[in-house]
Amino acid sequence: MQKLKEEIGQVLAPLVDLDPSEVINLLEVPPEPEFGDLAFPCYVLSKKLKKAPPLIARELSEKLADEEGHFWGKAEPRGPYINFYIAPQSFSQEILNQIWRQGSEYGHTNIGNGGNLPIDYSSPNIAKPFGVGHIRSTVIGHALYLIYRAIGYNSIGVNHLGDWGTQFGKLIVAFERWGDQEKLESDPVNYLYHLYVRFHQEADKDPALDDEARLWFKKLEAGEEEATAYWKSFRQLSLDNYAVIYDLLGIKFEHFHGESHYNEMLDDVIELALEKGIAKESEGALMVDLEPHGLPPVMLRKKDGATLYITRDLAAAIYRHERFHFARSLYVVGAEQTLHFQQLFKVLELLGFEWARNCVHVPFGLIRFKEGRMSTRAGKIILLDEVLQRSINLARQIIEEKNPDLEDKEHAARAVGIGAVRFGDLSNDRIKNIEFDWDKVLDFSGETAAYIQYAHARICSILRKAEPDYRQWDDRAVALLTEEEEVTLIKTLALLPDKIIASAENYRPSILARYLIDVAREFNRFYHHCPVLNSSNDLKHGRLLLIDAAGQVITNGLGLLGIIAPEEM
RNA sequence: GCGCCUGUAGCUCAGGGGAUAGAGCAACGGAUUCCUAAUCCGUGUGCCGCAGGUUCGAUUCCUGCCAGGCGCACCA
Repeated sequence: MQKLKEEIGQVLAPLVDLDPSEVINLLEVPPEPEFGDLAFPCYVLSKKLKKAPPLIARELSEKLADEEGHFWGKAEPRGPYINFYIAPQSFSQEILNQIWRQGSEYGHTNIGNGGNLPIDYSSPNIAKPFGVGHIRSTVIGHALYLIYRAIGYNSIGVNHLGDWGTQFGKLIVAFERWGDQEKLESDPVNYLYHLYVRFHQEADKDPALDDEARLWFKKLEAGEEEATAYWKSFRQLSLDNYAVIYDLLGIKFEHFHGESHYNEMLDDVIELALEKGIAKESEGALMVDLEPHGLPPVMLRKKDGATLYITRDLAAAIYRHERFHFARSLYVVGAEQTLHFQQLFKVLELLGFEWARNCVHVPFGLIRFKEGRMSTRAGKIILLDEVLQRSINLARQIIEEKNPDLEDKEHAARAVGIGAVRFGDLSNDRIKNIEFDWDKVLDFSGETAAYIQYAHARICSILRKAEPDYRQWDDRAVALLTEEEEVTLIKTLALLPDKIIASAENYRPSILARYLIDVAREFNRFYHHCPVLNSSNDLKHGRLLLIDAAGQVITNGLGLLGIIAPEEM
């Protein structure tokens, strides 16, 4: 498609007195297929030429009639537009051959040029169970990690574990008062969660507990022995639990540095802030006034001397820059922390770090219940583990029903079950809140991952039944693909590189997810209109090459969303 | 009170300065001697929250308002 644009730009530019790049920017995709594949709107020329746009379109089309293009067949005026139509055969040969040659690399580019790109994602708070609320950061972040790799960045997965802070004081208080070592060891995370919830219940009645918790955290920061022992134990038990979930999701992080990792750097950060004259004492605490920048003030150090979240985030940001010299640094964190990141980036800027502008907060909406928000403290959450297990179970059940002879049912059930949960989270614009609904989570029809996976399984099924000698490139066979469903499918396949780039630039995996629905839809239309194995030899060969390419696009695309496309399901 | 985000079909959501605003779900009707019917084909639905403004043209951009969500000094 890009080549077609360039071709049109070259030919049209001299006729309208614009740069080819300007022409390319003006080109748009028409709303209906019958209006061609690309259109040039003539409104912009009407002022300059003092003529009505439809007249300009007619005149230009006449001039273009003499021009020959490799990829465009004809140019016709329609109202105020010049509509360009692709030359299907050379276009199909170009696109399918490109997919054929590039295989699993199709769609990838090198825009990033190897630049480092740390992505802070998942980052659960220790002592809290992994609820569905955490899945958004995990799934969106991991998709961006993969997508940025595909456009040539060196993504670095950073799990900024919430393993420090006052919540540890709370947990210690709760464990000291009501804890049971045996229960802790038998089901650590749920038990810590139980203690955490109980703490907040009791603290509502007895605020002194909060003071006690702050005191314990202060001890922890001071390196006091008993507090440190508790912390180590709670932390490790939680990590072991997360490992199971990350394993199930197929996620690995390059860096597992929690907030605690930055403890030694906090003094330097505070010193730097004082040195730059941006921090000052206020009621015993250390503050940065952001009033001149239209933001509320931030606190770097509490009056009891303990540090806060933002202090550790400052240290972490500086650490990441020193270590990676990143091209960009991403934070995939909920939208409720937008203000925090505005403050964080502003303080970095005030500290004199020019790279602060390369730090990007990628926010996303909440997962809510119909009745209101989820709350760890109140114990109103749904565990990710349960969601995944139920989804996998349902997938297994459906496979049992529809494909009882399948060999590796477990592999397919996991791919479909986990894929459904992932896709549900990726397919909508990340900024919007999601209402949690079991019926929606456990629905594998319509615009879902299963729909795309199913198309892929059908492709694999046909390819398995085909003679293996289709596996050679044949320009002549591809030139026979002239049915409407074939051409539309090929045009759709051609869009993958653009979609990956758009997903990355907008930090929106949903663009890629939606596109893959289109690919599957166009394949299904083709499938119902054009027999593959029962076609005559050359046409069969061409169609096999076409569906092979479609399968490749689905595999590559779903892969970038962290979703597996099984060969059978 | 101030700030940020969201408002599109009955429901869930795409789209986004330009040609008649699209999908899925739900409802109804149809397709399987043929490559997996988790599929496909058909039928109906819209003051694109409201009011102004910019523009040749606004559902899209700007301002105000309304509704919902989320934040705003010792949590993360």
